[in-house]
Amino acid sequence: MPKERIRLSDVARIAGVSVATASKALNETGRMTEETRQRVKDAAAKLDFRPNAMARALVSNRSFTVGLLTNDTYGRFTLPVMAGVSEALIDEGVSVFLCSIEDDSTLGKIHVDAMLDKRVDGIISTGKRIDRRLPVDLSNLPVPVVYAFTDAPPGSITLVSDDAQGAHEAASWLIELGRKNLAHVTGPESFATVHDRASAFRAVAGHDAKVLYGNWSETWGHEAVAMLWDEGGTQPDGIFCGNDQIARGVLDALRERGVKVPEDVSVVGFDNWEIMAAATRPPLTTIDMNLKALGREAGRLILALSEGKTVEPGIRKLPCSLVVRDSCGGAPPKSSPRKGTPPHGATGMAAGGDGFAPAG
Amino acid sequence: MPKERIRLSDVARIAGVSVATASKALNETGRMTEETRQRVKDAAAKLDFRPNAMARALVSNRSFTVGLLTNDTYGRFTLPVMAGVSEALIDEGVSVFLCSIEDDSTLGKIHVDAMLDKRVDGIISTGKRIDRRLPVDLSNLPVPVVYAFTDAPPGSITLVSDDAQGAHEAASWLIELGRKNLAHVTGPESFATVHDRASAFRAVAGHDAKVLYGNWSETWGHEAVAMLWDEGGTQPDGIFCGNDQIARGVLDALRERGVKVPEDVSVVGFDNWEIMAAATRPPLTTIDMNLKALGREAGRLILALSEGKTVEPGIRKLPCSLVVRDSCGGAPPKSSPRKGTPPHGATGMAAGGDGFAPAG
DNA sequence: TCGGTATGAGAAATCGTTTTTTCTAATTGA
DNA sequence: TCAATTAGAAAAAACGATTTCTCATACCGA
Repeated sequence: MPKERIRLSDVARIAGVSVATASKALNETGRMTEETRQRVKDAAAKLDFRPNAMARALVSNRSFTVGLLTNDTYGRFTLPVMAGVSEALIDEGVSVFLCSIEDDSTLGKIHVDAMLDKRVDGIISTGKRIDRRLPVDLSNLPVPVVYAFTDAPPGSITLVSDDAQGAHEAASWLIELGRKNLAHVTGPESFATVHDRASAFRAVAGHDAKVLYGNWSETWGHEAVAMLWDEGGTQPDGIFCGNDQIARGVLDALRERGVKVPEDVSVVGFDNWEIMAAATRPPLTTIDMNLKALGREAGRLILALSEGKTVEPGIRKLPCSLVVRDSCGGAPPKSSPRKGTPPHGATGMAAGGDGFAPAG
Repeated sequence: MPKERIRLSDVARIAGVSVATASKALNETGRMTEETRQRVKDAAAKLDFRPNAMARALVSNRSFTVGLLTNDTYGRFTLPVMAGVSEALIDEGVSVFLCSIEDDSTLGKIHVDAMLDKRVDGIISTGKRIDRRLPVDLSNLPVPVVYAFTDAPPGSITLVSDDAQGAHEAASWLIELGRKNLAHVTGPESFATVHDRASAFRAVAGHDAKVLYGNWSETWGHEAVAMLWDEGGTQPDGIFCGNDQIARGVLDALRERGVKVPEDVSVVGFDNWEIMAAATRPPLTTIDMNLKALGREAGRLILALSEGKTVEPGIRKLPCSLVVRDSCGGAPPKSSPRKGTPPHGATGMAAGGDGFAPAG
């Protein structure tokens, strides 16, 4: 089972050259006859030679390895980011260590030290909450660090989703569909994103539009509907929810009281959490934060940094996009919104190019 | 920022010894005065020396790195397994490469090759379905392989959850609570686990107990209730569902038709998918597959194998455990079932020791 | 024909450890 | 007292690549 591994010296011997020449031949460096180069390549191919990354790392001082640090144990947010990172790096031969540290700073230090020992070329820090930091200090590390979907110290390189823009999309969509009376049912005020979204929502829906703060649960969605419908005042015909779970609660509550969706009321969610958004009745139109694209960009950045390129520090905001299902009615216009499923797979960048706008 | 890394030679110089001696001092090998050893340790501590894992790996032929391969991109099953693996290995200084390959065999080969290049000490293969294999050939690899929560070729080392035992737990629990008339609403017959669970269920509930096959969705849970209630025949007073989503559909449907849970009917789910099980009304009593424990065991096994120990091939089944919430009524007895939340954190092993029973 | 310059390829140094071998001095035994 | 051990530590080899030096040989112009 454990078959002998082929070394470069084996290739060299078969090709009848020195290891030095063999190395140069395979790396397209050095000078030699094209015939010699080809002979080495043939030998390497025949033997199925693959260079020992340890040896290569030792001399080149690059391990072709990066670490992804997260406290999002059950991975709603981390996994799409991870998928993007991995996708951006695998073609360069870079592999990703995933380290889940919960919220344990001791564990965090252990994992960071382990990564450093393994001479990762860079570390990407990510989390489950955009306005909180991991309980580890990543400043003054001997490797570059990129923060993705998490809060970061000033002067660092950060990627986040553009919550305000996402909220803008959602509210505008409701308006476009002819809804006049919008409400926003969202999470706790202690979340920074909750404020960002609420402001963006009000900028579109009107400054006296109702915003209800609660927690992130379905139950809260239920309660919010009860408040909106039973407490008098004009009832909304469009509801923008802070996440898909709340939206689900809202939809269930509306159905229970016989309010028709999307005929009477349109509902938009946030997160495009496939498993939730597709299971609601009707399927939920929602905002996708394009976390996979965010991960891809994080991968590209850490790669550039590890190659010694310099990257402008600051916060880069990645646009969210609207995913249209059935909870709003209306058909997607030809422009921005995407129809139906594509959750994390598509590029989902609204603007051309890489779609990032440096900011704050 | 990129501070100079300390080498062993620095430590040696400070301690006034040769690198050979320094190495031996830190590794508790070789012969020397205790005073010398201590002097080296002090120097290492003072300089905060951490050995270069690449160099170490090169000479020792162990990278202290393992790969986790999965096709479960959005990680319901993989993440708990990963958490367990990581937990079992971090104390040994072993880090984990996570490679998500979707169902793309080309991508799979690329990732496996990348891991092999990096000289991983072993590979753990896992997936989203216990009776399917990843689209990559892991036989004849130069490193050990452990299969966890996935199908595997004959003669390999495999860890799976004991679905039959889990189903047995669920059905027995319903019987213990005095339910007489059980039904099982589960997934497609094409899943091997569906059969295993159905058989175990019937062994407890009676061989003519109703089993309804469908898909894994909430919608199917709704439909199944309609079938059970509207098609005549005696209505069940206990329903065991194939997963938590189905259970959720069942609970919603029962509530909609005014059937009281748990007063009139008890419902048990499967998976203990926290986010789902806790959001149902009432919160769902369900079966936990103890995937984190499974991951831990996979980690231990791959570690043993990478240290050259031999491990008996075969399928090892890990017991599931009942997590009691409110959807069945009744109080948990003092023995096996766990009350309330602890989803993946607790050890969850029913039997003592490592709780594994080698099997077929 | 001779000095100077490409050219192709091998020799050797290097990366930072671990491990084996060698060396020196001290201790032991007869 | 002198060889034989032995303890302690240094020197050197190894791991498997990359990269820098070095060295023939061929080619060029004068």
